[in-house]
This record gives sequence, C-alpha cells and structure tokens, in this order.
Amino acid sequence: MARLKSDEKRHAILAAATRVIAAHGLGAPTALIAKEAGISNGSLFTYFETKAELLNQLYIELKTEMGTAAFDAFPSENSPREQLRHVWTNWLHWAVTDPKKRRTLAHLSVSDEITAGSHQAAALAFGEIAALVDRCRSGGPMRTAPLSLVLTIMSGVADAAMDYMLRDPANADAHCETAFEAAWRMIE
Amino acid sequence: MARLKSDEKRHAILAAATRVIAAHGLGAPTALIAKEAGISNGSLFTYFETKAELLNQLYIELKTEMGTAAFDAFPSENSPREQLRHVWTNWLHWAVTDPKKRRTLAHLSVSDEITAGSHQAAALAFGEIAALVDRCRSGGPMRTAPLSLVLTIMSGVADAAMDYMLRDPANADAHCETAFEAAWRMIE
Amino acid sequence: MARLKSDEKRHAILAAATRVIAAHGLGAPTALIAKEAGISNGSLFTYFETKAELLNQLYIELKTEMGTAAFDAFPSENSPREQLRHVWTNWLHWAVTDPKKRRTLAHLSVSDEITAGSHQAAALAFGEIAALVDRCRSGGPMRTAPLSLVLTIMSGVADAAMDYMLRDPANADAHCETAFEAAWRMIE
Amino acid sequence: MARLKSDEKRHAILAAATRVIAAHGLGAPTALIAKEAGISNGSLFTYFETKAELLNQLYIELKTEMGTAAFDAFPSENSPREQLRHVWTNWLHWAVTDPKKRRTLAHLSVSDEITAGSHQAAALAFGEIAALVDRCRSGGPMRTAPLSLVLTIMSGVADAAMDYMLRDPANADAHCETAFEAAWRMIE
DNA sequence: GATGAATGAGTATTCATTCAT
DNA sequence: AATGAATGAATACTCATTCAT
Repeated sequence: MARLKSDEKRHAILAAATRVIAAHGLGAPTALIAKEAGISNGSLFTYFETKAELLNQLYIELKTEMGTAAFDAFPSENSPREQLRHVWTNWLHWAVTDPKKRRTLAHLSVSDEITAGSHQAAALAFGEIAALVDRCRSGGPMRTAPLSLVLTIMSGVADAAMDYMLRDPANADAHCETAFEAAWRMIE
Repeated sequence: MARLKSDEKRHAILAAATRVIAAHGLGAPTALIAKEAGISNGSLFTYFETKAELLNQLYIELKTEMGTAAFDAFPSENSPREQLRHVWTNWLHWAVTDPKKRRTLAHLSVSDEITAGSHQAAALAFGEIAALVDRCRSGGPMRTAPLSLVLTIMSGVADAAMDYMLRDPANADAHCETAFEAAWRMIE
Repeated sequence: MARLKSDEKRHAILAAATRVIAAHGLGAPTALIAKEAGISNGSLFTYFETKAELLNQLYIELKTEMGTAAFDAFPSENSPREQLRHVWTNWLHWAVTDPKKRRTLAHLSVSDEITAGSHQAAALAFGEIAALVDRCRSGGPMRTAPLSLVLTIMSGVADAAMDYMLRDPANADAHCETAFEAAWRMIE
Repeated sequence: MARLKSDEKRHAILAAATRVIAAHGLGAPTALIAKEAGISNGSLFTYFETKAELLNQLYIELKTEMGTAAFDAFPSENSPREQLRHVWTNWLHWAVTDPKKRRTLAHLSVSDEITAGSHQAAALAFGEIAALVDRCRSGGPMRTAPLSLVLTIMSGVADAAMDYMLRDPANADAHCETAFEAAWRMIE
C-alpha cells in the first residue's frame, strides 16, 4: 500500500518532469517539476536523491517505453520485412503521438548527466529490435558490418524521420513509410 | 585611434568556447571561456553581447566550417557517386579530426538558445551538399520524396556514423565507408 | 509542516535594510542587508522577491510608521492648534529619535524604484494629518488653495526642519517649535 | 583656443549629464553621458577625474545657476517684499522652465557622493538670497531664529512648491504665488 | 513521510576606470 | 588630446539540496 502510493508519486514526478523538460529544457528547476507533480519541492528528493538521478531514471523510462511501444501488437507470423515495418511504424509514431516525450528524450540523450550505466540499461529495451534487425540484415549487404553500427545508423534514420514527422505531422505517415523503405534498402 | 576589436581575439573566444563547451557542456561559465581565451571575463562581452549570442555565432561558425570542409578538394570531374563519396568522407572525418568541434556542435544543435535565424544561416552552408544529394537521388527510389526529408535522413545517417567513428576511431575509415554505402543504397 | 515564513525575520530584514541603507545608500548590496539581518543572502529573496520589492515595502513601512507616530497620544479634546502642534512635534521628533529611519526614508522618497502604488499606499497613512491640516487652514488665508498644495508645502517645511534638527540636535526642540510657529502662520 | 575647446566640451558633458541623469538617475553610466555629449567614454575622464567629481561639479553648476537665475532682473529699487517676490518667482520658475535641471539637482542634492565642500560652494550662490531673506525677516516673528534655519525652511517651501508646480504646470503661476504668500507670512 | 523555508555556491552581466594606439 | 577596447571587481538573483517542524 505504502509502496503503491510511492510508485504513484514517483510516476507523477516522472510525468511532470517530461512535461516540464519538454517546455524548459534540462535546466528546468526541480521546484517546478515538483509543483507540476503536485508535491513539495523537498519531497521530490525522497523519490530521487538528486536531479541527475531523476534525469537518469527518466531517460531509462522513456527509452524503455519507446522500445516497448515498438513491439506493440508484434506480428510474429509475418515476414521479417513486415515485422520490421511494423516495429518501425510503432517506433516512429510513438514520437508523433507524444511529442513531449520525444522532445524530452532528445534533450536527455545528449546530456552529460546520463551515465554509461543508464545508456546500457536503456539499450536493454532495444534488444529485441536489435535481434530483429540482425535477422533482417543477415542476407544483405550489411551482413558483415558490426551489428552495433547497423543499429546506430538505423536509429539515426529513425531519429531524423521523427524530427521530420514532427515538423510536418500532416504527412507523418508518408514520411514514416519513405524512411522505412530507405532504411530497408540499406540492409536488404 | 584605440585598440581595435580584433578578429583574432574573436576567434580565440570562439575556439576557447569550443574547447570548454566540449568539456563542460552548454552550462560552461563565460568566465571559464574567457580565461581559456586569455582575456578578462568582461572583455568577452565586448565581442559577444550575450552568452546566447556567443553560442549562436559559434553554432553558425562550426556548422559552416563543417559544410565547407566537406567540399574540400571537390572532384568536379568525377561521377556523382564519387563526388558524394568524397563529400561524405570529408564530412565524417571532420568530426573525427576535431572531436571537440563535433561534440560542441552536437550540444549546440539541440539547444533552445539557437535561434531560427541561426539555423537558417547555418543551413546556407549546406546548400551545395543539398544540390549534390539532389543530383544523386534524381534517378533513384527517393526521387519523388521531399528533398528536405532526404537530406534530413542523410544527415541522420552521417551523425550516427560520426558517433560510431568517435567511439571506435581505429576503424573509422571502414565505418565511414560502410555508412556511405548504406546511404548510397537509400537513394540509388 | 515546515518552518513558516516568520514575520520576525521579515522585520529583521526591514530593520537591517534601514540601517544599511542609511549608511550606504540605496546601492547597498542585498548580501550586506542579509548578513546584517542574520540570514543567508538567498533567504532575503524568500521574503522579498526582488530588491525593488524590498525597497518599496520598506518605504511603505517607514512612511506609515512616521504617520502613525505623529498621532501618538493624540489630544482629541484640544483646540486644532494644539492638536496640530502635538502632531507636528511627534512627527519631527520621530526623525530625530531615529535618524537612520529618516535618512533611509529620504533616500527612498527620491528613488525611481518606488512605484506610484507604493506612494499611494504610503499616502494613506497621512490621511488623518491631511484632515487635521484641512481643519486648521479652513479659516485662514490658504482656505481656498488646493489642499494637496498646502500639504505639500507643510511637508516641505517639516522636512527642512527635520534636516536642521538633525544637524543641531542639541536645540532640536527649539527648532521644532520655531518651525511649527512658522507653519502655523502660513495657514492661520 | 585650446582652453576654449576644453570648456566647450566640459559644458557639453555637464549638459549631457543633466539630461541623462534626469532620465536614468544617478546610476546612469558614464559611457551613456559621454555618448550623449558626443565624445568617447574615455575622454570623459580627461575632463572629470572620476564620476563623483563630475557629479559634484554638476551639483555646484546647477545650484549656482539656480541661485543666479533668481536674481535675474533684480529690482533694486523696490520694497523688500517685492524684491523677495521677484527672486522667489524667478527661483521657482527656473524649475518649471527646465525640469530636467531641477530633477537632476533633486537627485544630486540627496546623494552621498556630494561632498561637504560642494555643498558649501553651492551655498555661496545663495548668499544674496540669504541677505535678502535676512532683511525681510528682520522685523518679523523669525527675527531671532538662526538665519540658517529660516533659509532652510524657506528652501523647503520652495522645493515643495516646485514639485507641485511640476505636477500641475498649467497652474504653476498661481501655485508659485500661493507659496510666496505663505512663505512671506512665515517671516513677516 | 511530507513540507517549504533556509542555505550559499554559482553566474551572467555591468561599469568606472585605465591604457595602448 | 582623443579613442574605445580591456579590465575585473561588484551584484542581484537562482536553484539543488538540506533540515527543522
């Protein structure tokens, strides 16, 4: 019970941080995040020891959520191409559906406050995507490149496409598809 | 006459800012930048009215330098593919040659302090790359996609590759080549 | 509950500001005021959002105190002349009793930081004096002049007398009396 | 010749300071005063060693000018009353004619930067007024009060009246007259 | 636990004054 | 003498974090 309450507030803080950071950047005061979360500034620090800790947790949370969203309704029976397309579409649309999360994640991804450990923890959530990409590229031109390089490049394309979709949401679907075809051509 | 505002000093500040921001992020104190540039903290503000102004100038400078570097020794006589490969290689190696510039530019690119005007000014330096990419994609599968989308995606790949090259500089050349081939496949 | 913003501390700051400004003028550093008040420099800003805010509050406080002091032990039964003499004496002696308050108020009265609102708020404290002066001048030569002009002039005389009393405190009582008789002659 | 040029610039600076201080208060940057005077910021200090020096000179200059203005077209033949009325009218109208000078003088009069020496130097310019007032009060109720007290109080009335006239310039003449009659009643 | 006042190090910017040209 | 860049001390205000209640 007590635990439940804690988790509730923890998430309230994380959600508030997402909103506030999207609007004010990483320099957003913890006091503002606390107020947005409906708690006192002091209380924030019983849930996260430091601001850096909060930022790291938020990074892991958002990245994990993005990775998880990508596998929503995963079509196990389909071809690898269709599977990747499905994952790709989920992935990119997550950004358009919740631009604040995407924006905050963009801020966090580039921050010096995020530790190597957090980056690793977040990478875990992309293990399945990694495996899928590995399967997809196995017969193609990038079959001998380091998988991590392939993944880095795919993420680069995805990030770029997200930005573009956010700038022109009306045609988001088309851009998403264009980007997928381009990405697919890289590996197959 | 009195001492004239020297371009030399201006560049010393910009160079110092590049180093300091690479190390400390955008939160780096102006006083530290000034000291690194060998001038007094007050003097910095005779060259840049405001920290934000300095950041914007630095952004434009670095981005322009990157764009210019890409066209170094441009092989006008070669095929589009070879031209793009040349540009691509210059481009990505600029990041490896001067990792601090790349790192600082990454910080700046994501900052809220950089105005739309600065982004536009910087985009100018990429006009030739845009034209080249446009030529290269003209017969390929992305011929009907918005050029800006194609460019955004290409930049995404380039950025991702730079990051990877920086993490594994020993094989930077190979990664650069792998990335180029992947990028080429997207458009041709 | 946490520690509550204490009125005690608020007044400590105001009192410290009075002392420090009397000595250093309006340019007195907030840090010095804070130290004099026995709090940290940051704490000052939990009680007053801004230095200007502190100055305005102090102005209202001092002016109100001065107006209130003038009506101390007010002899309701006496003649208007005796009432005014009583008020006048209280008024002028307030300055001599607490020269720092008078000095600080002189600084504040002339400052651009004091808003029209603060001037109005402070004027409230002089409503009774205004009424009394109005009664006193009603049968005399200034009966048709704008009351506000009469009050302005009376204040001018009072201010001048205060200054003089401060320069020669040994004969303050006599000077106060001389000034009162002069002021009385103006209106009756 | 060289001397003339100097004097010209000296006065340009003093005039600029009057304007700038009227608008921005005593905190006005010397650089702004210099620009307004049409010289470089550095040059200002060849005419006045320090800002405080400039302020003191300006104080003396303005106060002297005010005192001198009061005796303009002095009617030597008239009665003391008419003489005082003439001086009084000149005096108060100086403020209305050139509100910036009056405003700046008000700022300076209250400043800690003005030395006792400057106050004395300025007082010199009021010697004639003092003598006139002395003559006027010689047969009246303030004949035994310290002359300096009488003068202080008269100045207080004058200052108050100036302020009022500045707030209601349309009726400045009437207010000036009202104030004179009041002042006269004090001494005669 | 929760609250929010208290703390004080940290920072961009200003400005009188100096000095190289 | 004039210029205006250089200097660096000075200062209001912010904010992560602590701690008394």
